[in-house]
Amino acid sequence: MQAAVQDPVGETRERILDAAERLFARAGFDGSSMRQITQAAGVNVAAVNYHFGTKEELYAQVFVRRIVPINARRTELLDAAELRARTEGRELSLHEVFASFVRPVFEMAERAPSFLPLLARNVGAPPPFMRAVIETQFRALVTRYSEVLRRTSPHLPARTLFWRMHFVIGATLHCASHHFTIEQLSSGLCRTGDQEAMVQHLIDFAVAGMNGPAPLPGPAE
Amino acid sequence: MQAAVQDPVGETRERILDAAERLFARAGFDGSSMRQITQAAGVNVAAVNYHFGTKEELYAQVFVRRIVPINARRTELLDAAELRARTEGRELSLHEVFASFVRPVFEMAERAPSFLPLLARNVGAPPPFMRAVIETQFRALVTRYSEVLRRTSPHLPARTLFWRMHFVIGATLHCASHHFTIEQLSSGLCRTGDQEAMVQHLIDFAVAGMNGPAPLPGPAE
DNA sequence: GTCTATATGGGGATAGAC
DNA sequence: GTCTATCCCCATATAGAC
Repeated sequence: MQAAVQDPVGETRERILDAAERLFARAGFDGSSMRQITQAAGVNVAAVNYHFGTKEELYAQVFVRRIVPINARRTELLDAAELRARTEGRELSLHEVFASFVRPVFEMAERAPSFLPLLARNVGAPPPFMRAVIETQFRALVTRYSEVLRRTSPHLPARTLFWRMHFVIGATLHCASHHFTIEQLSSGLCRTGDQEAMVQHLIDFAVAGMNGPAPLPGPAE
Repeated sequence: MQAAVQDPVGETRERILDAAERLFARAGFDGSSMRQITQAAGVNVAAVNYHFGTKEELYAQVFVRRIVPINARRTELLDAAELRARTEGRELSLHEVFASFVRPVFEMAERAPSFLPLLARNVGAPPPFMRAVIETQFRALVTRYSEVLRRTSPHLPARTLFWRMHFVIGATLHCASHHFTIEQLSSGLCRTGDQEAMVQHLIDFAVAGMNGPAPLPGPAE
């Protein structure tokens, strides 16, 4: 089952999504015009409105197309790890938890490298119309992970646990965006292209950070 | 020494910077127009071009106005901590290092709350013309911190140390942006308005993460 | 489904009076 | 230093032919 050879690769709809993903990742929603997108996709301007209705809907679809399989994969890896732990009669390890959270993001990066900066953008500074989409895509996932973490780290108060989970998210997104600061300011020592090394470092850091001692109860607690 | 009462607060230039900071933080460079900014500032459109030349230059000045004192304060706190450690005949602690890095950001937030999302935007997804500005503002700081960390954490390879430093930066920025996900997805358990608690949690996490064991040397290392 | 042409509005920047 | 008026360009979206 192959696409016709003389056709530009892919259906119109997919070509628009691909081009939009690249441009939105580089320049954001407001910084990318429909004209740029359709030109990069090799389609007509009107095609976007035909297939997606509005520019906002296009942006949302670009995001959803990638985040749905990423979050599904996270759940899948977490399920598998829980099953494995139960079979071996032990508790789930933090390393497994964070591996299931971090890996799918960077697996996706190999197929769709420009999605990562877009993900960082959408969690760090989403256009207002995206908030509902983010909530929909992440609510169940966050609930699931916070329950799992309560079991792996029973010594931590719920609030501390939530904070640390957010710190891990922050660290992950910072890497995910391939940000030039990392390579530039580390003078080439950290190569964001070396995904496997980056993932290993990130998971180790997350485990160590989460395993830190519980905070002393302060006066305001 | 008081400002005249019937005058709108502050000089024109400062009023423009304040309004621009608020709008750029909320909607980014491309998402904020000069017309919106000047209207919010209560000044004429042409005033921006008179005082700043271009919109890009305005954006850069908004950023520089805040980041210069933040980074100066970081250096100041780090100097003070080094002096204290030397006087007491001990090594600088990781806690002191990260406190000097994190605190100034949140101190600034009390005077200029909308700067924080702007900072996150500028490190996570800066407009292209800002890269040179970022490089200028952070190069010396990163060098300084990486030297300090080499002394506090001599068991870590330089590369690991750099990665972990970037993870801390990522976690800090994620909090700094007050991102709605934190409050929303933690169902109100984490309140980003409670700066002191947030800072404490963040520093503890950073220390624990940095203190994690060195990675086993892999095949590709 | 795909195109051309266009409607309609907003953008940044500036000229030149005051 | 500050204003009004305006230049010129580009944006999204749609109408209607093919």
